[in-house]
Amino acid sequence: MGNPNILDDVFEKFVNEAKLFKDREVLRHDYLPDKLPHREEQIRLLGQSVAPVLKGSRCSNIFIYGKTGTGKTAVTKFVLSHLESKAKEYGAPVKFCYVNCRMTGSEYRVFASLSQSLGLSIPFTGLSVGEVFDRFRVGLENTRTIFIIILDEIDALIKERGDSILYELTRINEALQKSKVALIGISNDLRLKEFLDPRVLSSLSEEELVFRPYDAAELRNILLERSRLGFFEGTLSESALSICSALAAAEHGDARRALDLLRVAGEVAERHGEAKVTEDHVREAEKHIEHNKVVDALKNSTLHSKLVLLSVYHLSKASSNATTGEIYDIYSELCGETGSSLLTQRRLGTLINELDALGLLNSKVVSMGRYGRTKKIRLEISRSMVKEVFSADDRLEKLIKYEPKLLSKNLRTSH
DNA sequence: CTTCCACAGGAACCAGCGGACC
DNA sequence: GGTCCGCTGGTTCCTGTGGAAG
Repeated sequence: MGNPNILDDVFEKFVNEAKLFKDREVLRHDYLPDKLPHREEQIRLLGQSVAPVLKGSRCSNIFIYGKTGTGKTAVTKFVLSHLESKAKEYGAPVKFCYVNCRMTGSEYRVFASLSQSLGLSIPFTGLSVGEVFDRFRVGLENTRTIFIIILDEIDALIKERGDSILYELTRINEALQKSKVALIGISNDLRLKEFLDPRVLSSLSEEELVFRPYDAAELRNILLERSRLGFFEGTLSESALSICSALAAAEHGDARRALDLLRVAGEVAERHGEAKVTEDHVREAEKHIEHNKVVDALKNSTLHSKLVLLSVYHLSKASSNATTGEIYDIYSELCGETGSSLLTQRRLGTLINELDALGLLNSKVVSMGRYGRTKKIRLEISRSMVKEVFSADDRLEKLIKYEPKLLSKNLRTSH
């Protein structure tokens, strides 16, 4: 089993044959390069908005919109890190705090991490939100700075918890004398405005910045720029580069996806021990990424979510679309098979929405007139992928082969 | 035009948990 | 040690609704 020679071999091979990557880190989407192609305009605008803090006055609140992978986070971090060094130079009292709302997840935790960035220690639970907010306000007042708060992926928080945090934060300046707060909100969802209280909206979007998706040519430039840093010369074929940008451009111009694709393609080529990354490696990388997405998503989901996915899988044999009711029937049967207690249909609805958000299912509400109103649900990933992933789990593999009894009976629901 | 299906999805609530405060 | 708190993951009850059928 534990023969060290095998490993020696693997490592040896890796070190000797890893002639593709100059610097793998550069190709990660969270890497911050010192040049952001095709975003000069946004950098300039954001820079202008934020510049007043160098003279000690509060800058406007700024709202940034744009889809995933359009460079919002990168531009913001880029501008602020430059601002930070300038501020040091001029001795301007400025502090930043970057909070990713999706990771942070709740009002309490947002205030907690804001407080922590001021050096306050806040227990991770146990206090009331109001108490944390008060401590934050007092702590901030004592620091005597302009505090710039960046709330990334703010839409995630607002849709779940409402806009009360924003309301508090936009009003906090009224209670402060020695310090000031400026907000930068970053949203992936352009419709976020609709969810906001008009008072919050007006104070939050004193300035607005919109990030358009990259087109294929721009993505290509970005990839080219990065690949110069990340790959050795001549190890990346033209066609590989083009197909990466084309694939990502087709998916709403997502630079993040393009970079992931390129990096994984490089890893695939490396594993095959090849000297050049080709188009085929990109194709394989695409599959690889999807597979990982599914495995990751399922790893963190409950038994019931998995059963729901399996139900859709079984139903997809009969037709590509399933309805909530059908899924609930099959799901109930699978629950009986595993001997687990079943959840309500209400709950199932939210589980379906969660799987939709993860990109494993695709659901759409449709009306069928006299025959009611329901969600049409189909698999977003290939059936073979589901089969592959579930077969790896010995507790669930028998369910993939299981033939639901209701399935044959349900032929009557044809239109 | 009305009816009526098969749900969607909001609101209120609950239990169990880990934890702070006094 | 009692009280308060937030979060998770559920339940129950409820009102709302697009559009084909009648």
